[in-house]
Amino acid sequence: MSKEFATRAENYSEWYNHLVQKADLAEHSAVKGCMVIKPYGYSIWEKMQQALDQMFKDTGHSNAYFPLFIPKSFFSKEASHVEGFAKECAVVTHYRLKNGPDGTIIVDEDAKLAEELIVRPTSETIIWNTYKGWIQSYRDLPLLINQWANVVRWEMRTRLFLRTAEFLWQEGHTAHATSQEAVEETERMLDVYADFAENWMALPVIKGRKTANERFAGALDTYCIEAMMQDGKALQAGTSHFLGQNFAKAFDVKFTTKEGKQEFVWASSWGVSTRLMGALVMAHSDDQGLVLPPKLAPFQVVIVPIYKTPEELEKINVRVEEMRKALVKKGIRVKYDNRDTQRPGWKFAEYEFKGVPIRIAIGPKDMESGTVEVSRRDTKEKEVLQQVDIETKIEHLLTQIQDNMYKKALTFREANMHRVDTYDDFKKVINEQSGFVYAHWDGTPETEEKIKNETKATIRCIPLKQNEMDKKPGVCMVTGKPSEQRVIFALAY
RNA sequence: CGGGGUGUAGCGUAGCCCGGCUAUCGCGUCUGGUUUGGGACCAGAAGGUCGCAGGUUCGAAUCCUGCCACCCCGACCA
Repeated sequence: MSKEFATRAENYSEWYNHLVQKADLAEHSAVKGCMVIKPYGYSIWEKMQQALDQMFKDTGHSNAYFPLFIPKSFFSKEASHVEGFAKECAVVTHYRLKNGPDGTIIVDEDAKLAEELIVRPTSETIIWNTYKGWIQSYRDLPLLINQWANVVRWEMRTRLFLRTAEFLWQEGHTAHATSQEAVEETERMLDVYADFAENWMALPVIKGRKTANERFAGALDTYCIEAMMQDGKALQAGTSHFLGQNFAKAFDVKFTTKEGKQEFVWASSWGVSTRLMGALVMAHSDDQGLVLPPKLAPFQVVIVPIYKTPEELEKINVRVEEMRKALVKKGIRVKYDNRDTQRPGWKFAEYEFKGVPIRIAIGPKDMESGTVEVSRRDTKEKEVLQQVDIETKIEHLLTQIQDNMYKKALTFREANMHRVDTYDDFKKVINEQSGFVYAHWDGTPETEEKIKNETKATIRCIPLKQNEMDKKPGVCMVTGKPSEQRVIFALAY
């Protein structure tokens, strides 16, 4: 299976593409730019959804669902919003087909829509149009809604999970009485995303604010979490926007305050998408295939029997069933693969490729000695353990693997962060080493643009938290003008 | 959307420049048997609109035109 497989060093993007397809995460569909998410990949996404959904509920949000189609007129109500998305919108213009003269099916020109519909690239407009009817008083606030949905952005160049014409995501849309509350919500959800990335995906992230150039269309302020992939490039893993009163004004959403005054409400929106799947792959996987963090692995443990005769298998089946029950009781997701159609070595390779965190092998020798062979995917280490109380040891090991994957990714990121003070050094580091570069910048879009044009590197974020050294004021590496703090530059996905 | 590349069985490919018998090989699949502690072996079999549509030709996987998809590089973006 992994025979014609490119290594990361040989060709990183080829490695990624093959991995995604051969590990059964996703494949290209018959529709250009759109992917099919396969059952194994989808079950990882479901794990992500479950964890995130619970976190949203725990912070007071409720799920709802809004239409896939947005009237064109809604879209144009917020000027910068429409400007940001106009170039990548799919538009529905007709509602009927008919038989053409040569027997083919054609669009019925008589069935033109009175108002064209945009397939949502994001739902701010339809949601704020709806919120107008839901919000009258300060008693209706805050309004904390999330929706799980698909969206369409007509991308020129697509890559499985990282950028497809249609993708799955969640989008939170909240309404508040005060600016401060809306900002707090924006920051709270950024924290939720960072928590999820670090504790579930084992992916260290840097929280920060976007520059004006990189800001969401229609937002006053965009926050993000940025992660480093194994090729040193940055991937935005989640965003959270403070929308101010922009959408409230565009859709005339006012509320009556305690004092009886009419005021526009304040808003936030925030989202993560199936792009996280790409981040998961590119952050942890190796040249032997996927490496999944235990908390998101569809199954955390696979048990493979080794036997010669049906009698031996029968005995192993009985022993494994006890073990499986004990593991399940601990909440561990277990797969017992006693198919007779594949040999053990084949199964070992297969599950390694699919990133299953722990493999347990059990054969006649183990049956005699009361042991099992336990192998972990992240380090490839094998050890022989006693069967007694195996569930506790596995539980412990899963925690260790989760922890180790995070630390490994963190160590990698630390090793690929650079601090530079001159533009020459900057160019050199971006070209030769990649990674994140901390540098001083004068705060102007013009300088950022110049750096982008000359080096392809963009400002990924202005970090929220920094050590003393990076927080110190300095001078811009390009213009020599004053800079308050260092910002993070990188090549990005 | 611009530049470059690729497209032959489920996967990976030979053949294409220089048109010519039944389109090559490996993996996988199926059948039978032997096997089973790291991707087993032997024997047999099935599987093809050569990306699609036109054209040139006695004859096209091969030459020409158009289109489609994917990959890489740009512009754009989560």
